[in-house]
Amino acid sequence: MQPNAERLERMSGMLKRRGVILPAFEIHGGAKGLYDFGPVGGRLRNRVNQTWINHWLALGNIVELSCPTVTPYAVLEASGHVGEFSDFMTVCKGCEEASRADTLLEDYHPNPDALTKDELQTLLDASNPPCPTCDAQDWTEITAQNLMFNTTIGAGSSGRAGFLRPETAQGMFTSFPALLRHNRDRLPFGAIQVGKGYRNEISPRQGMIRLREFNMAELEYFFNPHEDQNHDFSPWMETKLSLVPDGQSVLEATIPSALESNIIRHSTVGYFMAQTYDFLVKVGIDPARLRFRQHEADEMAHYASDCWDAEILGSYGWIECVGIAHRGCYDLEAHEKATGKTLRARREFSEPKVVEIDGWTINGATAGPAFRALAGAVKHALEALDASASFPAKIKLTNGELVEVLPEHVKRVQRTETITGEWYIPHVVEPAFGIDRIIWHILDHAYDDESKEGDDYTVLRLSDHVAPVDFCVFPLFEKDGMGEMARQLHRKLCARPGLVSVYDSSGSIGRRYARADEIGVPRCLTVDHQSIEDQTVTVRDRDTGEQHRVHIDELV
RNA sequence: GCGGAUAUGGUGAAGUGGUAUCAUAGGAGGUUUCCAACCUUUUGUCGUGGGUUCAACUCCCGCUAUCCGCACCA
Repeated sequence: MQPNAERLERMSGMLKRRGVILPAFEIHGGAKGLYDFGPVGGRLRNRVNQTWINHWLALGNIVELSCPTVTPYAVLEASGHVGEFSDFMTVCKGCEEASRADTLLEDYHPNPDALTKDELQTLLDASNPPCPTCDAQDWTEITAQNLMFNTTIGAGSSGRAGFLRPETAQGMFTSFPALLRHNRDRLPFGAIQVGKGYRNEISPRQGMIRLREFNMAELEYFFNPHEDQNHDFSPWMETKLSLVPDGQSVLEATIPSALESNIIRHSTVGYFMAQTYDFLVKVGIDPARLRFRQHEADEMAHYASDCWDAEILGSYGWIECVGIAHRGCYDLEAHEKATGKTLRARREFSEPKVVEIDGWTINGATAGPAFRALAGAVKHALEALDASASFPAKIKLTNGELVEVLPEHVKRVQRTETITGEWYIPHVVEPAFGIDRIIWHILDHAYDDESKEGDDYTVLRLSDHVAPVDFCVFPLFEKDGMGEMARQLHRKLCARPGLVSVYDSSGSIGRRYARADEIGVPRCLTVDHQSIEDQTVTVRDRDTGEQHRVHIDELV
């Protein structure tokens, strides 16, 4: 543990010194749980994000969204976050002491913890309990406090309550009608979003691991639960992953075999586990320090029916960096209920269903005047009866009222309906990536300060996909035209979209290689005397130190 | 939120009731034909706010941040 802690200190120092990751707002004293990606880290973060986006767009049925971080209260109330993430507070106007509303109302309700904000407010207004501190009975309006950042959308009395989003997912669920239309009503499809999320953590810890503002990248994959997804697992037939099934010890298995033995319960979850494995390895996570752990039933989030975390082993132990959750129809159904809007897709049956309808309904001309306001409820009750019913009869309505229905109020209904399909709520599998945690582990796995025969020498062995700088350009000496030629080459490289080059002419050549290695530049280009003669430069590889000459036209 | 430790140039450290030392890094110049070489020169520091004192980086108190447990959270 001790050498590990020292390595962690050296690494954090380097990350700060070289502008990869720094405490935010440090000149003002800093702020807990908030970090800057500096001049090097900014590029790294961008490349991880872009690699992530490209990884999913390659599937062919994925679109990218960007939704607001400021989110109205109602959205997160519908999703369950207000209930799950918040405590409801009210402040005594007598002594300014804040109390939890559900605690105050324990004497007035069997389970106030389960109430919504509005229900608590109603109950608080009705019961008006005394303040436990000063016995006053005068409370402010209930506000939600806790893990989500509260904000007000708009000014003054016209402002609406809102939050900074705790996850990007809800915007993708609320955009479902637009997504479905874009995909011309055909499932499956996915939506991805990369962006910031916010959680007002009580106690952020462990550097980048628990942040108050963090980068997340989420994919919502919508599919028809009645249909086999037929995922192509052929690329992963031989790839063994470390799996930790619910409450059991670790085992090595391929995804297809784990699906076969029902350790992974759903093929779409398994498919995204495999894709997630590929992504993490692509950006430089060591497969030997990667495992997938299944959530036990009691730790499952409120929306999930099965969940696997990708955990990565680093300086802080095994840390969950990706959650792959089967959310079922939870979210779309929740937003449907809250809004009354339809968030469904249509599926046609392979054979139309022919349904014999044989029962009763009201005769509007007579039942309408007879039952007036109750006519709708009577119709509903009658249609639930089967064909054998006879009239007159006493019918119980849903509101408990008993009405007498006479033969002239009713009509027989006998017809045949052909039903060609139905509307259903799509199911969702959600791989959710904590980008900051992944970046931390990319750095952790890439950081090597024990090479070069025991001497302290630091190399960041980053994957080419995410290295923040592609090339360093060095003149061997800044004279005889070498400096000028190197500068020109540097500018040419920088002019290429997406390419980053750094020019460095100070110090010995060895020192400059060392500086480049420290931030993980994969290749250094050195202009020497021969370059002036024949327009070639040496290309030096970060990991092997090997050099070969290349004509500059091949580079740009 | 509770308990413990810590805070000195960019980084890593030393030190004292009388405004600070070293290494390394950075800039400029020189030297050098490819892996942190060398020479000259230069920049830059006591987390923050109070208190005690003639004088506080040093002693005391608060705050902020960092690290480690516990709790919380996914």
